[in-house]
Amino acid sequence: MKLRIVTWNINSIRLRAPLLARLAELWAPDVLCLQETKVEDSRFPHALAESLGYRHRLVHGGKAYNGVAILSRLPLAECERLSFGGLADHRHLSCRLCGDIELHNLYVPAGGDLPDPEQNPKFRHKLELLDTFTAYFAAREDVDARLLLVGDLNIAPLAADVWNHRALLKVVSHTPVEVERLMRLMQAFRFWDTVRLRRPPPERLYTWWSYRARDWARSDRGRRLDHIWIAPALLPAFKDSGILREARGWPRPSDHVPVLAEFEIGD
DNA sequence: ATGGTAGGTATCCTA
Repeated sequence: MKLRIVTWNINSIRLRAPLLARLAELWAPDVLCLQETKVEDSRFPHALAESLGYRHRLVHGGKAYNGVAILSRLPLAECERLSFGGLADHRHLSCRLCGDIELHNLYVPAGGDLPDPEQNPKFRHKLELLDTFTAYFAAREDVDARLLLVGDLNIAPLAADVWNHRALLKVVSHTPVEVERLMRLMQAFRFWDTVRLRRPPPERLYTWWSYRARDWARSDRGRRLDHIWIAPALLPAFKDSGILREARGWPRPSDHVPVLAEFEIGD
């Protein structure tokens, strides 16, 4: 069977309900991982998700900030809401699907403006959460596990992941210290970056464009902050990936666009 | 070099 998985920082699921429907129709993901749902669990729009065919849901949100969710057409098992000592509060979900596929949906803190962990607690939090995940995956001995790590990681690792590499070296999201931390996380389980498997550098690819640009498409000053990573064991099943750039031009858009990966899963 | 917009919430925080 084909498995289509999408990650999207939706920036308020309640405000973006019509766009969620549009995405469901256009890309028909089997599993939809959302970040920045910005809604308490008790007020999550379950009826909307149900109406789009997502009968299986795992939600973890709080008032106003952060919040993650997994909407699925397939049953989810071993659902967990890990907090890692408060570092990942309302920022992480994991579950198992299609038998042995283990999915992690992660929302890494943006990290504030100043790229200095001593002076900026938000940046420190960002680095600490990345290190916590690195330790978590590095400690695992089941190196053949079929892991998927998706989400808004709030870091653009490659020079081709930002509109101007040199200009962004001092801008949080593309500083060498963050990129190095992200690479360490990637190496902890030998993850592969699915989007770059299909479209390697130097092609420029972005998944986020600031709301502050006068014309996001014309200036095209984007960054690739949203990722779908797979463990080596999932590499043979990987078929395709993509970025739904046009979603940035939808009415009242999120500043992030959906990212897709498709797999052929044996029965 | 600067400031620009958006969402949720409550008069400001985060992104």
